Amino acid sequence: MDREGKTVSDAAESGEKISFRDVRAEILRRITIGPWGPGTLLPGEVELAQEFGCSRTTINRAMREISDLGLVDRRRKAGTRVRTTPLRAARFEMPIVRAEIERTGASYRYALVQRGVEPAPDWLRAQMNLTPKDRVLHVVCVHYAGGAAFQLEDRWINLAALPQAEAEEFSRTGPNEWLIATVPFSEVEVSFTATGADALVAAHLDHQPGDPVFIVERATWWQGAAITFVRMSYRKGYRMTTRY
Amino acid sequence: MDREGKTVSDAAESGEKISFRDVRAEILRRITIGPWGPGTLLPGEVELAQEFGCSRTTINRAMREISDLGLVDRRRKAGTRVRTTPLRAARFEMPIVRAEIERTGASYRYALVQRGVEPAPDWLRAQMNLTPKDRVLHVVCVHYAGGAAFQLEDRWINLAALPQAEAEEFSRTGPNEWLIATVPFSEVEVSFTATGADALVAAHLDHQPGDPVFIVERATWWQGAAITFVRMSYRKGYRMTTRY
DNA sequence: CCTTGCCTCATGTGTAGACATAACGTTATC
DNA sequence: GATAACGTTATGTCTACACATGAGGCAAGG
Repeated sequence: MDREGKTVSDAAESGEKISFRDVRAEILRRITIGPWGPGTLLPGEVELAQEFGCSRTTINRAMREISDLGLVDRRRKAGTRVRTTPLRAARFEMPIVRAEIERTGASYRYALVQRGVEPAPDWLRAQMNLTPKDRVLHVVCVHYAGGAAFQLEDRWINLAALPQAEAEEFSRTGPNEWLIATVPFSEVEVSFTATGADALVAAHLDHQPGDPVFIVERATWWQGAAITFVRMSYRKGYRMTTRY
Repeated sequence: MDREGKTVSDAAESGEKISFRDVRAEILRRITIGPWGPGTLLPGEVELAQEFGCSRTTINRAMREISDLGLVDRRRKAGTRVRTTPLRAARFEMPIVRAEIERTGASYRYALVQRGVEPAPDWLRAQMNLTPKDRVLHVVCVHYAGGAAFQLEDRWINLAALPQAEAEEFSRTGPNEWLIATVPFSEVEVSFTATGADALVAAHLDHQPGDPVFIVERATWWQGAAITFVRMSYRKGYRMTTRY
């Protein structure tokens, strides 16, 4: 956060305009080290605007961003209160695999492993909220980085919601890229976990069965209808990292 | 996203004020399904304000939020362009373990496993950018949910940056909560991965050595100085989930 | 032709003011 | 006394306007 090099008093002294950044930094300071510990009810926006010598709009923007960070709760009339359990939210950017691989300078290669239309298995019906008669397209493919397997993609596409998927071969590019270019989505659920490699994963990612594998699963909906569910297994040693 | 139940034309017809939500929804629609595919240069804010019949400020807020989502690039003079590879950013809320456990209704219990001041091992010196003479406090503890081990916390605190940590026992509450209440932080790096359980993890999380374990590592800095590094190992079957 | 420098324009951010909305707390009514 | 109505108040959002900032592009000069 605190990348802004000047303090509020600096800005005030020099007669410069107060930026919402200055306000944000100062309020963050007061919450983290200053007098506004967990549970504190902060002064109202009008009062703060007076104190900082800026308009309420500026205070509002600073407060809104701090609220977005998860450090305070804001309610009309009730005011702004510092959360007792600050839940710093981290942002994870999830690029498509191809971009992630090419960004590292490695060459990207794609290989289709399996493709077929199947009745949805029970766990998938539960996960995607499908009816028993819904058909799904099941695609398994591998993304390689510099010659070595990087990620195994195990994807299910709801043909009731996306019938045109049945005409796609996915022999040269992955369903990932096709989907991004083709369908919008309104809601996404992502989860991370670790499991032991099964036979499929072991075979394609060069693992021993049972080896720990980092898993990302993502379910996507559009206007209430399930579009696709994907389970991505990463090669050994993969780390997903973010800074904030 | 599309939770707003009315369209822009609805709002315009009824003579209601256009909300930045309406604008955001409509622009998202045009980007995902409408005519503004990847690479499109969007109209300027002034033009959009005219089209939507609202002020430029409202357009600006809508655009800023869409930009925060990672769907467009905005540059002064250059204008707003739809990204070719939309990198939808996901937000992960990371509450402290205690809150995470109690939220599920399970009872929380804490146990200290080990505590001592040690010279920093090489990998940690590299990770936290420490000098050879820096001393670190090493704390290992376990967080239980409803009687079963939930998370093993393996933490290192830089005593050069935080000497008062040496006086803490951490016998009743974890270093996690103490740190949150005590020190601010300016920068955080989080990473997720999967590894096989080592002896320590196996012993305290009821695993077999080599069992897949979901790992979260977090390094925290304050004004350039490393504060703490923590490696959290989760019990079998743990999933970290988020919707957006 | 290439470079340098200015002009212009799109976004970034600030101000003051107004009305909307939600919720707390009090008052009035049954 | 319980409940319903209402006024007060803090945040939410929109407007209109102004100036700042950064970058693309044109033009003058070498």
